[in-house]
Amino acid sequence: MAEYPFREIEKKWQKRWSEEKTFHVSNDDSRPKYYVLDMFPYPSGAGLHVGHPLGYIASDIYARYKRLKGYNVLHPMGYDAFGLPAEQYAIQTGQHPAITTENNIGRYREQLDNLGFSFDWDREVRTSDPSFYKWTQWIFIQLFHSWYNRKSDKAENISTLITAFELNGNTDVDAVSSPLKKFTSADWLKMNDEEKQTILLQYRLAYLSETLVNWCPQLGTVLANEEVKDGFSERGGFAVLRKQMTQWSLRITAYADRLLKGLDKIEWSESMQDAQRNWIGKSVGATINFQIDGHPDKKVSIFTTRPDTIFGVTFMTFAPEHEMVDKITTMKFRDAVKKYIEITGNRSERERMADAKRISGQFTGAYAIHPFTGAKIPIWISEYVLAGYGTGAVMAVPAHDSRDYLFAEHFDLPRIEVVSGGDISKEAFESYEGKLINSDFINGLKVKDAQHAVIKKIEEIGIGKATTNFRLRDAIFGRQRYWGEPFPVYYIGKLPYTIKESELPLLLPEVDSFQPTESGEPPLARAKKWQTNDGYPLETNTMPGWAGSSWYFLRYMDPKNETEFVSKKAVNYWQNVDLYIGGSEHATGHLLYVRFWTKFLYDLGYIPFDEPAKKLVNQGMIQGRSNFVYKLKTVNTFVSLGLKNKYDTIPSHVDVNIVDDDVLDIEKFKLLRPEYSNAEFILEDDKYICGHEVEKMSKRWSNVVNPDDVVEKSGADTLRLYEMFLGPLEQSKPWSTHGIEGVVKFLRKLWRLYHNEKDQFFVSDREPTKEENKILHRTIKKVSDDLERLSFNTSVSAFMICVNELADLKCNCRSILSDLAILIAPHAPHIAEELWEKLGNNGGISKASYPEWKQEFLTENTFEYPVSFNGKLRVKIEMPLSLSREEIVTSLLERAEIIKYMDGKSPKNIIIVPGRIINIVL
RNA sequence: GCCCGGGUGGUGGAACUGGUAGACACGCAGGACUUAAAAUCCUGUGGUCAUUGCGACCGUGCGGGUUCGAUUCCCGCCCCGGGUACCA
Repeated sequence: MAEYPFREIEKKWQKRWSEEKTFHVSNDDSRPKYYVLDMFPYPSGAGLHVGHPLGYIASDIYARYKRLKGYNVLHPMGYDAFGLPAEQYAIQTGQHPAITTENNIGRYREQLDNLGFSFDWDREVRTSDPSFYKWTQWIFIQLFHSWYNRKSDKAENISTLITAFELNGNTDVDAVSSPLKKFTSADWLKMNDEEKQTILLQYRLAYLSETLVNWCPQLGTVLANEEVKDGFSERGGFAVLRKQMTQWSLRITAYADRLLKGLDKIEWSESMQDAQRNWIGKSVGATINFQIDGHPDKKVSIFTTRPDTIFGVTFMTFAPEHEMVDKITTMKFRDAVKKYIEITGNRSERERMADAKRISGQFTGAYAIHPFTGAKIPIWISEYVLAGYGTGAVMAVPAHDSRDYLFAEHFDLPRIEVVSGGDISKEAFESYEGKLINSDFINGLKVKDAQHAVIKKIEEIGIGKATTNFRLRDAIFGRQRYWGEPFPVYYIGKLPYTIKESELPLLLPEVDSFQPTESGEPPLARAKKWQTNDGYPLETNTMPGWAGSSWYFLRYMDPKNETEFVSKKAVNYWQNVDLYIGGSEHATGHLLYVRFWTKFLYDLGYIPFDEPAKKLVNQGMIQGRSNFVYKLKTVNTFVSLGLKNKYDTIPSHVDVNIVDDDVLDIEKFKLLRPEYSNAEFILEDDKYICGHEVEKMSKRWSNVVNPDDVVEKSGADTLRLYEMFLGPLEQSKPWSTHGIEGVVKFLRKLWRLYHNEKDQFFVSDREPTKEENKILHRTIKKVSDDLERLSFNTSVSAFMICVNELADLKCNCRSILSDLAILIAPHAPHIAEELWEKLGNNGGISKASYPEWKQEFLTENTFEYPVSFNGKLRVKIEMPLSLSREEIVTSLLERAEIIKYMDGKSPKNIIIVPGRIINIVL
C-alpha cells in the first residue's frame, strides 16, 4: 500500500495558509482573546536545530487548540535581531551586520515555514528595524524623564520631583536614588541649570554613573551581571575584569520589592520564581552605627540580618574599597593595608572567584566602639566583604556566622557565644533555634524576639534602624558596540539630554569600520556628523541586547502603529500574555527586565497590567548526542569503539549525520575530508561502531541535527508529533530518532482509516456504533484535559490509542473520522487539513470547532474490580456499578475465588472505593 | 556550600486528588503474507522460580515510618542534572 503523500500535502497547505492569510488575526473581534507567545529567537548563522522548535511546536499546538475552542488567538513571531555574533562576524569580514542579520532571518523564516506554524506573519517584529527601535528609544526617553517615588510606590514624571524640590528641596522626598546630600528649596532655586541637571540625574530611572563594571576586553564592551558566568563572558567565553567606568544604568532596584511580590500572582514554575527570588535577594535586618575609637567625628554604618547577635561582635570587617579605610588606618599599618588593597584590586573576577576559599585580610590598626558594652573592636579589611552590598562593612560575629568563624580561626580572633544550642568550638551556630546568652538586656529571649528588641533599642537611642537590603543591582545598560539601538541622547558638556520625540528614530549611522576607534571610543564615534543639528555630540554607546526584548510582546499587538508604541485599544483588548513559552536560561535576564519595563509602563499609565505574562512554561533543552571516531596515533587508521582499548587512539567528533545508530557510514566518512579518503578501518562485526556522548547541540561538536532534514525524510507532522512524544515539555533530553518510526506508522494508520485498500478516499455515512462513540469521546476528553495542562506527550499517546482501536474496529464512519480530524489538527495540521478537505469541507479546518465530549458515551454500567487481600492484588471481579456497598460485600463473599483466598478466616475489614478498588483485610 | 528539578523495564516514557505500576512507543524474539525483500498484520516481552496447569515471590535509587493500601505522604541517606556563589 502506498504511504500517505506527506510531501505534497504539507507543501500544498503551507502554500495555501500563506496565500489565504489563514492565520491573520484582527484586533477587532468579539470573541474572547488568547495570547500565546514564544520567546523570539536571535537569528544566528547556524540556523535552527531540532531543539529550537520544541517550544514553538508546543505553543503552536496550544494556539491552534485555543482557536478551535473559539478564541481569537494572537500567536506572533519575530526576531531579536541586534546582537553580538552578527557584529563579531562584521569585524572579521567587514560585512555589515544588517546584511548578515537579514540573511540569517531569511534562513530562519524558511525553516519555520517548513514546520507549518500558525503565526500571523503580518505582525512580525525585528528589534533592529528602525520602526521598532524608534519605540525602544522612546521608552528610554520615558525612563530618563522618570523617577521612583517611594511614597506613591511608583514611577512618576520627573516634573513632580522638580515641583517637590521647588517647594521643600529634597528633605521631604522619599525616592530611590543614588546617594545624595540634603538641600532646601532655597538651595535648589539658587542652582544653575547644570547643577540642577546633575542632581536630577541621580534620580532618573535611566541614569549615568561612574561604577565598577564587568569589562570584557576581547568583546570590547561592558557586560551585565547575568551575562557573566564564572568570571567569563556568556557569549564567547572571554575573561571579564572589574573596571571603573561611566555608564548608563537602569534603576531596576527601585522595583525590587514589586518584582518580588508580583511573583505570587503569576503562574510561573516554582524554580523560575525561586531563581528570580534568589537573584533579587531580599534580606531583612538592621543598619547600626559604630563610633570609631579616637575619631569622635566618625562613625561607621554596618548592615546585619542578625542584630540579635550584637553582643557577639568581636571584630569588624570592611571591604578593601570602603571609603573610610584610608581615613582610619593607623600609621603602623599603612603599608600593609595599601599592599593588601593593591593586590586585591588588581585581580580579575576570575582569580577572585577561584580563590574564594582562601582566607585573606589585613588589620587596619583602628578600633570601633561597641555601642552597648563600650568594648574596643578591631577593624579589619577583607575581600570577603563586598563593597557593593549593604554598607560595605560588617560586624563580625564568629560564633554565629560561618564566614566570620573561618576568618576568626585563621587570624586567631576571639569568639563569644550569644545564642545557646550549638557547639562553637567546632563550628559557627547559625540556627535561629536557641535562646540569647551573654547578651545583657536580651538574655533569655528567642532569636526573633531579640532582633525586635535590639532594633527597638537602637532606634530609641538613634544609632541605627531596621533596614531591608536587596542583592539585585541596577542594570548596566550601555554597550560599547555598533549593532544595537543608538541612545536618543546628546551631551552638553558632561550632561546628557534626550532628543525630541519627534526626531525619533535616531538611526544607526554608517561607519567605516566596526572596531572601536584608536582612542578606544565605541564604533559610533567613527560616524560622520554624529551630533545634533545644533552640533552637540550624540551618545556613542548603544543599548544592550535585552532592550528590545523587554517590551516586544506589546508591539505584536499593534506592530504597524506609527504614532504610539501600542495603541490603547489594542493593549486593552489583548492585555498581557496568557501563555509564554521559552528557555529557563532567561530567568534572571530577559524575564526580569521584561517584568521591570512592564511595571514601569504600567506606572506611567500606558498599559493596563503590570506583569507581562500570566503563565510561563520553560521548555527543556534538546541536547546533542555526539559521535566519536578513534584514530590510531601513528597511522591513518580508525578503530571501532569495542576494540579501541587495544590501541593507542585519539578520539575526535564525527558528524552525526553520517552515523546511523552509532554505526558509521564509511563511504560518506571517506568523502568528508581529503585525508580520510584512503583511511583504513578496523571493524567489529563488519561495522564501524562510534562512541557517543551527550553534549550541547552545537556546530562545534558536529552533532547538529537540522529539522529540515527530518522534515524531508519523514514530514513536518511527524516531526511535530515526535518532538512532543519524546517526553514532558519541560524536561531536557538528548536528541535521538529512535522512536520516530512509531510516529510515522501512526500517521500512516490514521491516513488508512480514511482510505480503502486501493488508497482511495472512502468513508461511510452510517451512524457510529456505541463502541466507536466511546472511543471518540474518551479521546476528546483525554486530549483536551492533556492540552489544558500542557501534557503534550500523553496527548500523542491518546491519539495512538484511539487510532489503534478504531483501526481494530475497521471504523470508517464519517462522523467519527470528521471529529477525529479536528482533534488532531493542532498537532498534525497538514494531514488534518487534507483529510478535512477530502471529507468535503470548505474553508479550512482551523475554522472548525472543537468537538465536545459527552458523558452519555462514557458512562459504564459495570466495573472490573481489582480485589486485593491485605493490599495484595489477587483477582478481578466484574460487578455492576449500581450495587450498594452491602450488595458488593454479599456478592463478594459468595464467590468461590474469594472464599479460596479467605483461607477460612473472616475479614476484619472490607474497603470499597466505588469504581476503583476493593481491599479485603484479613 | 545553598536553592530547585529528577532517579520507574533493554530504551523514551505513563500512572493527574494515596487506589489494578510499566499506558503509548522504540527495540528484541517468534509467526503470517511474499520467489525474496520492503511494507503490513498477529503473538510475546519487568525480574526470579515454576512451567503440565494453576501460579508463587520480588520489584518504582537506598534505609525507616504513616496507612486497609505508598512511584505518590513524612524522616534520614546516596546518586544525577540545572541554577547560584563570600549578599553579612
